This record gives sequence, C-alpha cells and structure tokens, in this order.
Amino acid sequence: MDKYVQILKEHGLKVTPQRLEILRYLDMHKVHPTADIIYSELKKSNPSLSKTTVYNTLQHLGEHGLVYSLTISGSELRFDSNINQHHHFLCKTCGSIIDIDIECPNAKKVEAGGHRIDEVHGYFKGVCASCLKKLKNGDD
Amino acid sequence: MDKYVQILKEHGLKVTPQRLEILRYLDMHKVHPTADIIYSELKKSNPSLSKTTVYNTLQHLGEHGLVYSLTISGSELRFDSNINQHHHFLCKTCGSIIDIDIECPNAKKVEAGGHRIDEVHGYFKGVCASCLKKLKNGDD
DNA sequence: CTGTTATGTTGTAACGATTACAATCTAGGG
DNA sequence: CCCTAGATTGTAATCGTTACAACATAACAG
Ligand SMILES: [Mn+2]
Ligand SMILES: [Mn+2]
Ligand SMILES: [Zn+2]
Ligand SMILES: [Zn+2]
Repeated sequence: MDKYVQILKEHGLKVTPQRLEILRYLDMHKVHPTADIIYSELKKSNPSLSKTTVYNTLQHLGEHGLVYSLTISGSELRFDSNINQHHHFLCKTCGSIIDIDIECPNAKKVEAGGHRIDEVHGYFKGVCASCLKKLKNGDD
Repeated sequence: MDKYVQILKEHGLKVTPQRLEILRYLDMHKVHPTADIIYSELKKSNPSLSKTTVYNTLQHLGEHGLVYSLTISGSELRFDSNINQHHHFLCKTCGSIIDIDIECPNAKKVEAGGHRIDEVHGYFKGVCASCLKKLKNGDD
C-alpha cells in the first residue's frame, strides 16, 4: 500500500487524490513552501485543483499532527512535514528558510510556570551563510 | 525633557506627537498589542490619527530597534517595547501572550553554521496556567 | 521669529493571504 | 451498486497591511 495512503488511514482521514498529492509534495519538497506554492505546483498536474482544498487540507493535516505551520515570515504561513522538533532560520536576503537541528531546552521552564505547551517554535532571522559569502565577494 | 522625546532624539527621529503617543502606549501597555489596538486606543484622545501613521511609526521604531514585532499568532503582528531578549507564550484559549524570561542558548550553534543572526524569536503555544485552572474547575 | 524644505501625517484605494459559503462531487460503508 | 457524510470547487468576502498622493509640520538656517 502507498506510503501516503497508509498515513491518511492511520489518522482516520479519507483518502483523496488531493490529500495524497499535498502530502507527497510536502514530503518531497522540504523548503517550507507556502499554500500558494503548493497550489501552483500541483495545479500543473491537476488543473481542477482548488486553492480552498489546499488550505483545507493543510489545516486538516495540521490538526492531525502530520504537518507543521511556521509563522516565521509574518506575512504568510509556511508548511513543514518534518515533525521532529527543530528550529528555523529565515534569511532576510534570499528568503530561504533553513532547518536548524536543535531542540529547545527551555520547555521545562515554561511548563514549570503551569502552562501546557503544545507547540515550540524557534525562529532566527538574519542573513544566511551563502548570502554573507556573496556579499563579501562583492566588496572588492 | 520628556523620556520619550529623548529616546526619539537619541535615534535621530523627528519628534512628533503621534510618535510620542505610540512609544508611550507601548511602554505603558506591555501586553503585545496589535497595530489596530494601538490605533483604536490612541484615536480616542487624537481623533485625527491615521492607521497608516501607526503602521509607519511602528515600522520606523522597529528599524531603530525601539520596538520588536512578534509573528507568534500568524495572522497579525504584535508589538513589544521590551527589547531585552525574552521568549513568548501564546495561549490558544484566551489569546494572551505571556513573557517568558529566558534567553535562547542555541544562538551560538546557529552562528557556527556561518549565518548572521539579527533576531531571535522563541515562541511557545498551548494553554496558559490560568486557563488550565478554569478548565479543571469546570470539570466537576 | 520667520521662511524653507525634507519629512511626517492623513485618507483612500489597492493588495495579498486566508476564510466563508453554497453547489457539486466522491470515498467508503452497507 | 447505492447512500450519505464529508471533500472539493469556484467565487465572494474578510482582514491585516501597504501604496499613493495631497496636505501639514518639525527642525534648521538666517
Ligand atoms: Mn523545517
Ligand atoms: Mn514580550
Ligand atoms: Zn540567504
Ligand atoms: Zn489563557
């Protein structure tokens, strides 16, 4: 049985072609795309796809813990199918969002305050190594 | 000389009544208000205030490091005049955004990857202690 | 103090991401 | 194979934010 079919079934979600394609797209493109990017790309092979379906599906997948939405940019949500705890770096020069494989060691302290934590988001913003290098080369 | 006048002058910003009021509002109301909340509140005493001015001013103050904008909610920016490094907790039940006084110990690791960090955002989302207590009491 | 000018303010219109809604379709159980 | 709850679609609406142009004013020189 197809990997993505299985994932949907395990979570009691109806298996539809749209859901399968969105799941697969996120799994194959780990650059934290927007809903609109996912829509535009998948529309190429499925011209009847609706943007509403992309939004609905991403929300469903999110509610079932299959995808994660990042608010790092402030203007649009970015989606991530990597469920493992990790942080993100947003380059303000090239716009790319880079995975930072660290876990937050502070969660315990927050829970000590009596709050219940469901999500941890660690965001860094600045200029990525690649863009810094380009800037330096342009100097001379 | 007024505290806020001094802050603006130190940063080479023209001193205007609007900027002074926005600075003061943020300093007096540390609940991470939206631009719209700031606008609505200040409009009471200055009916000619424009929403554009609030957005422009917040952006200027941000560029000069006098305020910080949080993308924690994903749907709207929240503003913070507390410049000291700290994290935030968003309660998905009552919507409040609570300061968490911890610094991120991971910044060094990110910089080790060659990236330049300008901003660090630590966000936790869940249910706050106060809302948890209410939920528990409602159980019986 | 007054005139000049760069900059700030205002109101309105435009924009872009997301959501609401109603009609149509379909996955999956019986 | 049929039924129906739930999914998909297209369109319109919403909401936060930004663009723009006319007008106003802070700050500085004289
Ligand atoms: Mn990621
Ligand atoms: Mn804060
Ligand atoms: Zn970059
Ligand atoms: Zn709460």
